[in-house]
Amino acid sequence: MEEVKGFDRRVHLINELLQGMEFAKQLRNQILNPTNNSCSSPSSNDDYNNDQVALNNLLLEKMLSSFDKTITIAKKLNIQIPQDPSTNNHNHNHSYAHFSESPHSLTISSPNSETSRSNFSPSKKRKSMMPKWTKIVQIGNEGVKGLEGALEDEYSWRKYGQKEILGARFPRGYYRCTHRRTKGCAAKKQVQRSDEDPSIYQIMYRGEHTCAKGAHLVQAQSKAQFQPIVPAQLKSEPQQIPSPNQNEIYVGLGPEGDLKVEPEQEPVNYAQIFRSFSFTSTHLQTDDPNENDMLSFCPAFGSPTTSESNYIPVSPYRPTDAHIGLTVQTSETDNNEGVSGPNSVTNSPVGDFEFPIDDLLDFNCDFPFEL
DNA sequence: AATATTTGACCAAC
DNA sequence: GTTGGTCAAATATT
Repeated sequence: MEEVKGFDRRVHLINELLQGMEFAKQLRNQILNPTNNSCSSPSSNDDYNNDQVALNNLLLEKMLSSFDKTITIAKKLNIQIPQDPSTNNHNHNHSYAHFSESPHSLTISSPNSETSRSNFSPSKKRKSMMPKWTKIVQIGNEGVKGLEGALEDEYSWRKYGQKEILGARFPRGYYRCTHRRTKGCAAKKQVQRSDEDPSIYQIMYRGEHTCAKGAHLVQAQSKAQFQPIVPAQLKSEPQQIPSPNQNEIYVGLGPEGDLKVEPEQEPVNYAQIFRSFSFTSTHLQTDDPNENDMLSFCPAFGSPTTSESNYIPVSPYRPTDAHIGLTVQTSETDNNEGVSGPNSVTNSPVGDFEFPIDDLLDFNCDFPFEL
């Protein structure tokens, strides 16, 4: 269950980064617009200044706390942290994150580091070099599309397996592109329903479609995509989940190396959704050895090219203001299908992936959270 | 008949 | 030995 833990930690890491960013934004607002946050007119200038300073200090403390937690999580993820982060000027020491062969071990190191390489072992049959991407879909209570609508995308998929996953209440469905035989399309996806919040589905994409996008048959596939997720005992109550209005988030390992969290439409309650996967943020703040059982999802991966038609129409490789961009792409060998589809991802070394950590931090600026 | 889904078995990776 | 991913025969659907 290492992968489960790893995914959970990454989600929590994102959470902490987002919190830190939010505190930073508050601090910025406080600095730029000090009077806005003053509850009432100060009785004196001294009191007013003291309040301002106290508030600023509080926000700073919160920021530091968030970043501290982030570092803690990063360490758990085997991310290599510079020995003394407080003295390390990352503006000059460009840091990189690696997803090394261990599918979910994110490593941050200097470009000269050989760490990620040294851990790389020749891929075996079931390891894939395909890009991985995960989409988190939350099924809401409104809308007219139906559950299958929430889970479908512009590609047609054929189910080829279903598996009970250890520690997960719901089985995992395995799909491959319908055009695998005719066009050699190697794209696959897995759909996993959340234990904690059954209205949340994690769709894990692997590999990119080499088939024509328009060739899909939406109707025939969409139902099947959902059904496998429903455990046998629930099939008798197909409306257990109300008609959906979905919220979707990408947590992905994308070709540009930025971890992407992509909301659909309105600001999604990221914290809530993340918690659905991470089982409250306190889990990772402790060193509780029993934390293994807190998540039932497998690692994040998926394909950026499989963004759904009901998504914000943005290039999956270029996060815009509409979504948080932090995607990390990983490459693994896949001899499995005998298909070496043209992968648009070419600039990553075999076995791991690098991206400037600075880019990772950039997404904060446009994060749609507003307190 | 063609295509899709289900599901137990198989197998590679730990 | 256990687990996750895939295969493939049986079955269901169109």
